[in-house]
Amino acid sequence: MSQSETIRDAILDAAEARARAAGYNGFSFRELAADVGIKSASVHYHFPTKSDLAHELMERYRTKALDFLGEPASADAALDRIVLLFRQAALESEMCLCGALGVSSAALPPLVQTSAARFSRTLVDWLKHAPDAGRDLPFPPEAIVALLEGALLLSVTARDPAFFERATLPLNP
Amino acid sequence: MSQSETIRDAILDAAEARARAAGYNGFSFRELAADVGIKSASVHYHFPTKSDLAHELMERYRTKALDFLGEPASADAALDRIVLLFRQAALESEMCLCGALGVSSAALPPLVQTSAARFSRTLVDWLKHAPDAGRDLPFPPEAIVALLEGALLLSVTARDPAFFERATLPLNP
DNA sequence: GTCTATAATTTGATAGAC
DNA sequence: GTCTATCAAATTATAGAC
Repeated sequence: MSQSETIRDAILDAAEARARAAGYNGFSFRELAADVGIKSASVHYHFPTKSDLAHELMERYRTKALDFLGEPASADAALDRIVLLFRQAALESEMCLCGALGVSSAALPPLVQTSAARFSRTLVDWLKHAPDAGRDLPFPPEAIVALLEGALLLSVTARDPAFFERATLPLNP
Repeated sequence: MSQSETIRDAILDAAEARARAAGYNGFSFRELAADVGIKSASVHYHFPTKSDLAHELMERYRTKALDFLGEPASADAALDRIVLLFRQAALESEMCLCGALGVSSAALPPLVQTSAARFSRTLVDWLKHAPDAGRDLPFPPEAIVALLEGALLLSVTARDPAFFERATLPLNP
């Protein structure tokens, strides 16, 4: 936790790391509290319920992704950028939060279900609205996002970042 | 549970359904026991620990997949077959067990980590050894499996089976 | 805002009777 | 093989003092 960070942000940072590694049922208020250096009752002060926390976590993750992606000048640039977004995760063997939560969508609180689904839709829409996307993208936006998410999932499953590169070769023409 | 099924198989059936919906931390011995109609102590008789159960579950899932895939006569036939394997899951909004467990690989018992990784490697190898795979497959085997797994993951996340079809269009030339 | 204390429930796992 | 009974630990969440 950096000096100028609020406690809320520090809690979300800890939650993001743990949720990406272990999913919705894989982190607890006590663990987050210990990570941040407070007690679990204080975490509940900032986020009354676990679904509140996960929902806000997912929305923050979506905003951060859009900030990173920016406004691409071309379809090629957009493709490069979104590949980089997933490659960075693969290099650290960290799953995408959307996949980490969405994989158990059926077992999630409704609010979290919705925000996980919104993340993937946001990525597809962002690709779809890149300049000349319809003409210059090598595949439909849905296929590109699915390939990236699947390549990351399997590289995490195999604990082998190199798998990501082999699986995404078709995106480098 | 069908008449000729052993209790072991019935337990594994219940575990498969719950693990695919909610992941490794998303099912309990008590829930499986209730599904099958016995007590949790009896489940422990058949599977001493949870990692024993999940490991055997993952291995059975892999064997069933290989049985379904069979021995394809051509690369085209292999591609059709593996697409069908994932499409069936997508139509029921059921995640692949490998993805459901592997997504939290870092939090899994070592034995389960290994068997989840083995499943995805098995699919890639199966595609790789299809007749004339190197010449006739439209993409590298890693890319095909990643695209299928990612398309399924996002269709489950979005609770929209149609997403799977849009994302896998590049596999239907 | 953070704490102590605790409630109510669930979890994986074991002992021992039958 | 299945059961009852139980344990020790962990879970989400709340009440109320400071």
